[in-house]
Amino acid sequence: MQIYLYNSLTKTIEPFKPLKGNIVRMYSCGPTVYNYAHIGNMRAFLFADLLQRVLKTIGEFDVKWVMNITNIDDKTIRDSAPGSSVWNSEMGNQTDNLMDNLLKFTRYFEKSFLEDISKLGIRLEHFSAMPKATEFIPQMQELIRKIIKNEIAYISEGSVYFNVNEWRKKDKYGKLYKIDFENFRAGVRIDADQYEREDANDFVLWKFKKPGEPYWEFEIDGVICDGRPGWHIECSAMEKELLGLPFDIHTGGVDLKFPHHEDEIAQSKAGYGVEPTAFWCHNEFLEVEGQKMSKSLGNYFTLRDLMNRAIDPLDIRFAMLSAHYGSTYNFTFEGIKSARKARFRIQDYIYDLHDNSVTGNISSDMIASIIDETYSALATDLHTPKALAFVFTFINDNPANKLNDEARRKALEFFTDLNNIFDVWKIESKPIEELIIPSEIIDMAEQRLQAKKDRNYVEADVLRQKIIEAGYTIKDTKEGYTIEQK
RNA sequence: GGUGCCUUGGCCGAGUGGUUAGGCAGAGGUCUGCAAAACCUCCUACGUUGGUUCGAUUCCGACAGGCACCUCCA
Repeated sequence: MQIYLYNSLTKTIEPFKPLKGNIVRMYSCGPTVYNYAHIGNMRAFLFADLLQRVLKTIGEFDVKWVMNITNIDDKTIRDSAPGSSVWNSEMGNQTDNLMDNLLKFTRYFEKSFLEDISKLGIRLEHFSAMPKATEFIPQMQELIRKIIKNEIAYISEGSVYFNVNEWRKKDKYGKLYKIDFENFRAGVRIDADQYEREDANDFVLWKFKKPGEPYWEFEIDGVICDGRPGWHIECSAMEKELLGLPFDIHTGGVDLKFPHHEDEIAQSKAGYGVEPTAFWCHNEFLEVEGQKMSKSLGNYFTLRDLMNRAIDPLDIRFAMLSAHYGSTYNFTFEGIKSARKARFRIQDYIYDLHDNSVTGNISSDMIASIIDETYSALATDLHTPKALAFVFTFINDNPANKLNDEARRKALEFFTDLNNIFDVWKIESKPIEELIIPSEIIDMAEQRLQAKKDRNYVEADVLRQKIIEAGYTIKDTKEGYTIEQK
């Protein structure tokens, strides 16, 4: 099925087609590994995951998905330095080797990041590569040399800067983000004295080493520029190395449009002569209870925080997929609860589809239309809320026990395929829970059953209340009762 | 100051120039000794204000409110 995506570059929804054959090459801006990822980060990665799954399942493409890991920046340097309060014993021992500290520190948070996204149903085997910035330094240096050679960058006190004004003579700067150069930064404080830039618009490609910072050797035409890469250059170099230019889709959060992605476009074109991609896709932000998530407001949550509150990560996945990636998502605890119930309604339906003991007379005729409606919604800019609405309407109109055998089989095929995208359900028959019920609970249940037989309902209700207070739910059946853990 | 996005019923969240989104919660009902679960039914909104129109939540303008980016924050 034809996939349509909103392209930030053209601000319109466009039909998508891979540049080469049936392979989609996709690059996603990944995390900076200086801390545990928060749920706002998670939304960006879930969006990229959704996109690649829709491309595979509905677009029927092969997807080559690359997500970078930024392990060298101000924060990773700061927090891995000796005396850091963030250092913990699981990272190993700090030494006086700054590079060694940096790598130990970032490896720890990289590992925690991979654990977190795995819990959210992002499958590591779906990535074709997760490159770390520190492993592509030579490629970045090569790109910087090219840009200097093309006279779009200059060296100042050992750092290299991209000359925006020079570049504007050759190409547009402000493709993703409309920039009014007259009023640009008029109301903004500029930390100009931090670097020796010629113009406030210029951005850094390479930073000269400072005391206490790890660095890589770099000599440009006899000038010693030992130091480390700027933030934007890593993506430009790694995507070229791992995907080739131009590739098909670049994803990231809206906040990265400027300056990160804008600078990435300029750098790549100034150095390699090509823009990274023609398709830029950005996800909107997440708010918590209608407010920006921030530590000072006390509404800042990492995935680990939520799991400590006994929230199932798959409910977070489903809740986030219930909103369109292009609109602000309002995270609330009530919303997660609601999402969990909605998710289990579909899960129960899938369980029921496995139950062969009852059969009805609804034929499989309507399966084709639910597939078409749901997939069309997903194919049109990943419209998950609409797709889910179709699914709920379908299960409301077609109870599982009223489908005939063929319809049930086809419905099951549909949900199996759908779960290749959502990945929040189990495609299996309802597991028979081997519950270990404490004997005192069973005793109470037996006593209650007897009380019921004796029509002593007061006693029966007292016993039921005790069972509920002990954390179990008792349901009466014709023959007796069942006990479930709450 | 510049740039962009948003404002839908108790909550979340689609969409449309006139006709049902969907989910959660809530109400009533069937069932049950009563419950629980399940199933059935119901609850009809579109920030304010002008304009266009036979008719606007939907188009245009203004206003109000919220959010984001311009600070190596997804």
